[in-house]
Amino acid sequence: MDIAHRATDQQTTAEQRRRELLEAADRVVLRDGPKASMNAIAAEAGITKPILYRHFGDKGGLYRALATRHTDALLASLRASLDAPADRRRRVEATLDTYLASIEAMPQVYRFLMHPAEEPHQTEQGFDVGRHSAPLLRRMGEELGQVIAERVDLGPAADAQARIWGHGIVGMMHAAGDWWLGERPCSRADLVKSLADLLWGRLAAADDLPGGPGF
Amino acid sequence: MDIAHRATDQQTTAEQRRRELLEAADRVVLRDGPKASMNAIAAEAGITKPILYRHFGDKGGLYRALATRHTDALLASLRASLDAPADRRRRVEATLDTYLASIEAMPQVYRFLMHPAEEPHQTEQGFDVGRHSAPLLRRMGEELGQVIAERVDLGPAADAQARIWGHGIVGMMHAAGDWWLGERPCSRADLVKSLADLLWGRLAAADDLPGGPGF
DNA sequence: AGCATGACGTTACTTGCGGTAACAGCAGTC
DNA sequence: GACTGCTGTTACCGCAAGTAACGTCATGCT
Repeated sequence: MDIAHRATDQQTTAEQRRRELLEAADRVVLRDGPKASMNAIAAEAGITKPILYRHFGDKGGLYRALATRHTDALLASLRASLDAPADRRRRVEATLDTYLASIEAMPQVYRFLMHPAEEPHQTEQGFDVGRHSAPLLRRMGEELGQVIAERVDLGPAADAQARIWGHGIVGMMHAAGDWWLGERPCSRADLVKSLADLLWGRLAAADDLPGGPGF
Repeated sequence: MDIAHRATDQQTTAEQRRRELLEAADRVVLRDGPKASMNAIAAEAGITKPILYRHFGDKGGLYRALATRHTDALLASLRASLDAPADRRRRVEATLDTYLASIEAMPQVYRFLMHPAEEPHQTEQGFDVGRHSAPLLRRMGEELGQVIAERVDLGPAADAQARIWGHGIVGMMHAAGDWWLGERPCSRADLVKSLADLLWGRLAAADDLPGGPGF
């Protein structure tokens, strides 16, 4: 066998093994939650711990690999909604609905993505400040900010504005979705409409109620 | 000594001891981050582990007590901004600024509040879905929703709408603030103004840029 | 006085997890 | 046949959460 062929063979088998391990890890994490142990994952994959560590370095590496897979999948479906041919309001509603439908359909995946394995990652004085959100939120915020910057005319300082709005809107969607998922106070469609209304300035347009200063 | 007096004495000394322990825990958590060990906290307080466990049950109990203190303090200052005598836009900006100034001034406290100690808390199928946000976010969302419901005229279904908006606005503030704290892409005042603009419907009002469908 | 209660405090232990040697089998290569 | 490099194992270390068992000292009851 040619040395190049051998190298690629090894690489492909290694990648395939990695995929198998990731799928096993997925099953365990979705069953046991974020506190799934490396032993349990190894057992599910039919092997023992050191092999996991050879493939992923440490627990953070495994969890990052898992999270990346799911995050990519979710972002892809969000991009599809964001690129649908319709007016802005409809696209915003479609994107919100896609996100909410996803977390509703796979709450365990959602939980896992929002609870990243926090590596020590010490810097300077004790630990790093900032960077507390899940990577999924950051990526969604950045991508939405880019989309806004590309498509919406915001005048001067448009880029900064667009990024702020991207992260802000994503945070709004996330927090409202999280609360909704826990309490289910209304239908998904109601939630989508209310959030879109919020972005459409209905808060600013509403009148005060009598008795005291309005919010 | 009367038995009643004795009981109250014991109670007050116990409460005082508890406060001392909480202050020691605060110092350690703010120094070492959320991964502070019970041993370290006990050492800082000049005692040993079992006493901590007698007072707080488990690590989650200690962390919950700590978080409640800080959350109460932050909520109090937010309420002050929310109740200031000014028009709605100014109050919104003041509240955003108060929040951002707080997390900017005490990022370690902020980090701790957003990374609650996740108890096992197993329910039904493996683990509970929903409830992934920090309690601070939930409380802020609920309180803001209540304020909106009390003061803004939203017509029918106002209560549901107000709660959705409360959680959504809090999430927007949180995500944008978290990103801003990590990257510092602009001044605090700029961020406040951009977020208020977002809530005031400037996204809906903006024109499309040429070339492709607008967001 | 003598004794019981109960909080404060300790040392020493168990359990479980992340992570790491150190070693064994089994291709294919020179 | 020795060498390399992968797969896999067992057995261990370090460390943190949480607990058991014990000692001590002030207080109140009899």
